[in-house]
Amino acid sequence: MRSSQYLLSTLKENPVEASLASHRLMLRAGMIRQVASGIYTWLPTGMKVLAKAINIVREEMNRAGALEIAMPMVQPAELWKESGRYTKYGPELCRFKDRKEGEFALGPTHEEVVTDMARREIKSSRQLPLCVYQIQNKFRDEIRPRFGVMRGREFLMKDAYSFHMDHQSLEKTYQDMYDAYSRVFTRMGLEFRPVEADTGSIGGNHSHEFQALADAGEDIIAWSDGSMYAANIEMAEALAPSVARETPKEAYTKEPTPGCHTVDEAAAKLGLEAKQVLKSLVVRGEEKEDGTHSLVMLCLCGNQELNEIKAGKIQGLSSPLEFADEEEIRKFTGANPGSLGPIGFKGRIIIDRTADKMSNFACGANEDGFHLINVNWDRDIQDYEVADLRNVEDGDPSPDGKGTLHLRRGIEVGQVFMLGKKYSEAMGATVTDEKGQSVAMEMGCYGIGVTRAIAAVIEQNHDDRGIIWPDALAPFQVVIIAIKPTKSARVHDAAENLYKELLQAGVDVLYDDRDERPGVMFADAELIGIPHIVTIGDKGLEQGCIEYKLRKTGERENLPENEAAAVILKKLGR
RNA sequence: CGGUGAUUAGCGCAGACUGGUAGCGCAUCUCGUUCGGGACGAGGGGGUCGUAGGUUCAAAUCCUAUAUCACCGACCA
Repeated sequence: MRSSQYLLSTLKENPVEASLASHRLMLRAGMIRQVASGIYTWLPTGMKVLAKAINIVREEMNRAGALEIAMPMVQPAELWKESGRYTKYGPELCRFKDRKEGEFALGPTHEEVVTDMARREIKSSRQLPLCVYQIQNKFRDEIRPRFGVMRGREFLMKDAYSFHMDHQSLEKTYQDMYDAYSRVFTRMGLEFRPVEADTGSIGGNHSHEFQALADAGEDIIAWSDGSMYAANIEMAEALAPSVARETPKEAYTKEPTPGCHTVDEAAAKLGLEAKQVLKSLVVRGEEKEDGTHSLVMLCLCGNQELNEIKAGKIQGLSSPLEFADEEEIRKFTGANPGSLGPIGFKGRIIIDRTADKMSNFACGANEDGFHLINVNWDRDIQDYEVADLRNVEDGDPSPDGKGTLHLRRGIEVGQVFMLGKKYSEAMGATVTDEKGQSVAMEMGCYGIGVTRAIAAVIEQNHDDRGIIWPDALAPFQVVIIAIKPTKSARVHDAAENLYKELLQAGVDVLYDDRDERPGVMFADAELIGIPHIVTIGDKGLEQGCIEYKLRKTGERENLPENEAAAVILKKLGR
């Protein structure tokens, strides 16, 4: 491709709304342009990268034995009502009516449509297992799209679905997909970790996320330095500390703590550390017939954080977990949030494993402006349950007993689920087994956020000059920069010759033939992130040389003019 | 959905308080000089000032409504 016939669309200045490096660079490099909130056009440079990413995904899915299909983006509401998700999915599902008042939705995911397909097409257990996939735009009406394509509303996703006679077969395909995902992200040049994950609103019972490591990530993952253990912090189990409680001191007493609403304020007033103060949170339990909720108190060590995912899974608690509002709390306890505690709380009390080891601690008195000190479990509070309620922290022991946990931020670029029979049962996707019985199929589903993965690659591979693409995703493998070819026939001829040679060899090469000053061309080449930069100018040609520079390291090399094409091909691994 | 802020040329911004012929930098076009890391000079083109009402002799500017966007939070495969 010649630059003069291409749409480079690079920006010299930083777009003001883009705070994240990948977002900023995708705009500056002329990859994407925003059309509406969370909705983007992909310009030629972006599209070339996207096409290469799609190709990697497609090759690895095909290699893993999945079959490519295409399902509609517009889906009848009927199917969503069948699975029960039409009401459950919430406003993220974009609903609309056609001219005949028929109800439809834009597909945010395709479990319903694929299960409908399966129940029509799969008639015999001999057709199983079956794994199908598609690469298609999804639409989710996110509350707050941000960071460019990292969290867009319309985005490209590879979604795969598998169908099985039994759980054992599902496990095999799950592992095949897991392995395929590892190959995909490795080929994309991502530094990533597969981690144990929550299943969220997709449902199911076993799941891994593939997290690209990046400080800009929205997720936090916990990993062990002594084993392969890694999990999303939503899932990572916090073990009970192995210390014993201290013996209780004198009976508890009430202390005034006026104006103290947070653990830190109360601790400071009482002359204690935050970890000696109990954090008491009131959440909603089950909904009662009159629409109100029973209230449950969750107690944590004052310096630790509640994990809402874990709490939401406890029997009898609202799921997803809802906090009680201030009015409910006042009505039930007689005090405002900030002065709550387990003593005198007339409801279910669940305490965290670490809080269970506290002794002679302080907690709210259920009376505004007062805390209690020297409180002890069992002696002062008898009726409580112990559960894992908190987020793990850096330095916690690994749940598998090997090593210590550390925290890192990650970008979720893929997730694999074992769905079980959730959709097949709801929608009657059954096959006949060898005993002649009709049984619902086991299902798995597997997603890759293709556009998000590209943003993650940039997040991991850039410097202050621009993007540094791995060869596999680069919009062009090589760029030829000719220094003033209009002034030097020798430069012009050398550049044209090399361009033609590389084209003939099938290399994806950009020949910057614009009549620009060299600095402009160097800056664009580095901003766009082309891995191999070739400069042809009189200065080099006088020595019979063509100059080569590797974008990633900045390492330079002079190539003899007549061997240049061959050396470059070798660098590309040909 | 709450909080904050923004909307003036393709991009980044000034002008608004104090109403009176719409400006700057970058980009773009033309000409010239330059020419190995985002050149310089001269000249040109491009904007119903988000939209709709209102006040006024006169509105980018004041008032009202509304839309869109961004950031923070809550939310979320």
